[in-house]
Amino acid sequence: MDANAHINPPLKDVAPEDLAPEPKFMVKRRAVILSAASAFRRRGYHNTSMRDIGDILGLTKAALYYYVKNKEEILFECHLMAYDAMDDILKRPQAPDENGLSYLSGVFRDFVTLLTQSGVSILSDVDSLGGERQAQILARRNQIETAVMKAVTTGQTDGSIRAGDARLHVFFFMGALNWLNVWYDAKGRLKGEDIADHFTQQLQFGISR
Amino acid sequence: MDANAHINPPLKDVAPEDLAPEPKFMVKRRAVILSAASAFRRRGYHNTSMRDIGDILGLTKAALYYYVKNKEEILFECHLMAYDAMDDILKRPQAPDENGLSYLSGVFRDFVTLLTQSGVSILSDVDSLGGERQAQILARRNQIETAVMKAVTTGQTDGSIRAGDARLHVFFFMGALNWLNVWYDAKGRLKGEDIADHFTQQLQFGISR
DNA sequence: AATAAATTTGACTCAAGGTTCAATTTTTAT
DNA sequence: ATAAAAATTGAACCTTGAGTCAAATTTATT
Repeated sequence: MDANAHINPPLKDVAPEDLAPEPKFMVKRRAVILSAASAFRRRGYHNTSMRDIGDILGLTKAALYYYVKNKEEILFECHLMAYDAMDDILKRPQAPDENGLSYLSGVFRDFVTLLTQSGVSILSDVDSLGGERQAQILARRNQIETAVMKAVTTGQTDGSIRAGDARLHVFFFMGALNWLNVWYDAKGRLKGEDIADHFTQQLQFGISR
Repeated sequence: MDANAHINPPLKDVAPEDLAPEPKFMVKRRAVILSAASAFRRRGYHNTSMRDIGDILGLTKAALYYYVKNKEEILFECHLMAYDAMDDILKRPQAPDENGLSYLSGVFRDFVTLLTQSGVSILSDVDSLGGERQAQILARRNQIETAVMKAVTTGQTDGSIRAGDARLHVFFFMGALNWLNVWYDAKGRLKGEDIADHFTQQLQFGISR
């Protein structure tokens, strides 16, 4: 029923004056999710055990269950975290004179920066989620794809983007994003900023007219 | 030791005259691999049980072990199959007057066609392979990336491809390829041929100068 | 038809890893 | 200092799915 009951931090007594949202619990919970996200990205969901996740933070796997209902919930939250961040990026204010291509470039650049600078990663293993959660995540992903596609058609209307099937335009450069997620190593020689520059340029040349 | 001993079809007696390689066994073995590849691509390696794989061919999971040593070997062969096909494509003869961009476009188009028309799929789960096999697959992948990068630098030398970090050029459009593998549905409205056309064009615009 | 080889199966074993929980340690509040 | 709440743990439990194997069935051979 109330699948999210446990995310409420255990409060001794609901002191009405102290409305500052009790951070301790949530902060550590978020740390658990982020550690897991990083491990999932590198080794994959099923190749990462609860033990592995705990080890990163110096915890026993049993301790994780104080912050999280089960492993699947961690995966779910990883997905949510990524899509929340992407939603925020899509809210970028569009200058009235800005054309579709320019807006799209900015969004894409921010996507790349998100994946290289923050610990957030796009996970592709949506099949390991059970029915309800899986549906929710697929809906979110679809919503993002739709927003990006809309930006493309806008650009096609204002003449800044080449004609052609918008979905194919989008899938092409969104693929670059997902793949980036797989090979990018924060400690490697390629710096996030450079990748963002290069990718944004390649996106522009690829679809501008 | 001889990890591949079992792929030799059980021959009653090595009749020296009959050199036509006994197909029966190998044909069905290949069918097992391909069925698994398709399931792995859609649901992921760990979300696909031996039972699932057997079901596709109307077999019991126990029967699969007649054709294959273990599940990991299936994954390994899936990877090999994809990389073998990609190696073949890279062997494409290069007309003496053909520039780097043109060669690369042809290769890329064939890659797209491979993924949409044949049952072959690029699997990304290389972490589920044990040490030796994993190393082998990573080497193969690296070898292909190197070949594609070489094509890019050739194109940069002959003036057909924009300057810039060759690795970034490559990762961008190879991402499209890997992502294609995730979303493409043979029964969907997008036809493989159209995707190949569009993607090849987007590749060209993206990196030509 | 009889026999041998090839193929398939049902029933079982086994290990890995996710999950639970009562008990313990650490932190916070009085 | 003491008590209550929060955080963590070790040891068990349990489910899932990979892998084994002797026996049964199907296919090829003489």
